[in-house]
Amino acid sequence: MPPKARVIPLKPPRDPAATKVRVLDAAEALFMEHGFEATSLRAITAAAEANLAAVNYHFGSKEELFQAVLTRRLDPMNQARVELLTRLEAGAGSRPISCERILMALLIPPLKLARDPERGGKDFLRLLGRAYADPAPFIRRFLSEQYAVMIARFKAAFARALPRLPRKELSWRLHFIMGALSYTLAGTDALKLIAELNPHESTNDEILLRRLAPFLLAGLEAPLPDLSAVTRELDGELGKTA
Amino acid sequence: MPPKARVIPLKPPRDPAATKVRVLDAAEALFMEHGFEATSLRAITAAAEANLAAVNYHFGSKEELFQAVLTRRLDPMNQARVELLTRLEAGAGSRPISCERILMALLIPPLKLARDPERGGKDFLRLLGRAYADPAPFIRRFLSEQYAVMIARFKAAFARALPRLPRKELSWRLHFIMGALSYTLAGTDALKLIAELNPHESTNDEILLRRLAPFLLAGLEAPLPDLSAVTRELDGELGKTA
DNA sequence: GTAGGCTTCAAACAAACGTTTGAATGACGA
DNA sequence: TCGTCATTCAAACGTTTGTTTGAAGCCTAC
Repeated sequence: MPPKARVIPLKPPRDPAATKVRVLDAAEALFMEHGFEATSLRAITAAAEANLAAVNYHFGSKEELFQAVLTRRLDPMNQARVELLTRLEAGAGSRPISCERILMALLIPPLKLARDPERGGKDFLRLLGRAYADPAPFIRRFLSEQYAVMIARFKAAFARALPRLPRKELSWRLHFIMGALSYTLAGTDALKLIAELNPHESTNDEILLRRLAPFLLAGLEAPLPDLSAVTRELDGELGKTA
Repeated sequence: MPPKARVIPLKPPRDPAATKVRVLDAAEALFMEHGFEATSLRAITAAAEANLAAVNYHFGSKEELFQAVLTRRLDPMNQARVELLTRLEAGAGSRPISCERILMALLIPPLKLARDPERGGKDFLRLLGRAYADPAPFIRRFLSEQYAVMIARFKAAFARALPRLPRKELSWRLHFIMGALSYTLAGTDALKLIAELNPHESTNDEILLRRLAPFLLAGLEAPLPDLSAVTRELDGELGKTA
């Protein structure tokens, strides 16, 4: 009898950084399900079948692990957005490209990410949408760094497509667009505020974005607000209410 | 120097439930700043100058405290929305009221809440926007109960104003509207994704909503998506990207 | 006054947290 | 074969968490 008291080892097949990926996957799933604060390193390492110390060894801290989880999918997604836009612009020559196409370049990469059957998928977008609203400074810093160049790029493109729209108005509308997008991706089946979104469709992000795109496009091209008129209406209602 | 070692007692002027309100106020501020999980009961009671046990005594648990914080402002706000809508409908007689007015009934109460100089104000809306994206089951249950009747009421009103819009499409668009609204109210100065929103305006939620309303209105009244056309466009881009 | 109710308080509870440590493990090159 | 390096591991670190406890305080009503 060979003295193999411990049965197991069985050749872990020479897989460098395997633990790191397993931890990353487990963390993504759990952060998505419970949020950052409510997810413990013990739960993550248990799900990843790794040692508790693995997180601090491979990533340094829980915060850095969270950033790694986000970066792994966010970075390629934003890069894809910019590349898509660049390709559209190149194809259009010197003519400005339509709002609709620019919007597509913004929406398609997250859509593709959502459809990715590989681990993550649309669940990751929920995590992302939640991160948008998180007050933790390290998350905010991280996200604004991640998005800065992409947003600037798209703002410039929209500005060319909508030359009559003041820059400040455009900034606001881009803000609203990112809001509706992230909220929609984050919420979906979570809050059943609007009941009759049937489950088949709500899982189908393709249809979702096909409904979102016209909505956002119309908002983007909306006429400038008649501030004085709105003011009157607003004050009227506010007065009546007060 | 008078021997005022402990300055305080000074007749706490017979104020029943004063502690409860102080705790509520402190909790609101701290939840807003750090989120639910990241805020400890010790921090709350310290800020409220109350005993640690006060929370469990007056509210039962941390979760129930959080719900109490939300209810205190959410309940009147949604009630105001419904009342405003009811008044508009009453004033219009049998004629349908315009989308714009319905939208105003939806947007004005949170605006008023944001302008309220009294404690809370717009900071509370940040807290609310964050709660929307929170995965904790007790928050989700609470919010959907809070919003159910109001949303149903507004959906019916919009359906009358937009008779040609399919109900399902309307549901989606209402979802997008709530998303853009909550995200905008939650984010504002938080994420500096869109940089050039000048500080004067970003503190002025009135102007914010005057920009948001036309955007949402246009989206709401957008033409129905030509699904087949969008499909082709989408698939084209997706193919090129893949 | 004195009983009885809410309310406050200091103290302690067990549990869970993120992080650190120092030794074991295993593979690879000298 | 040995030494070296990166990785894994069990165990413990010191905090901090939400909640509970039982006594003390205080006002009202009898």
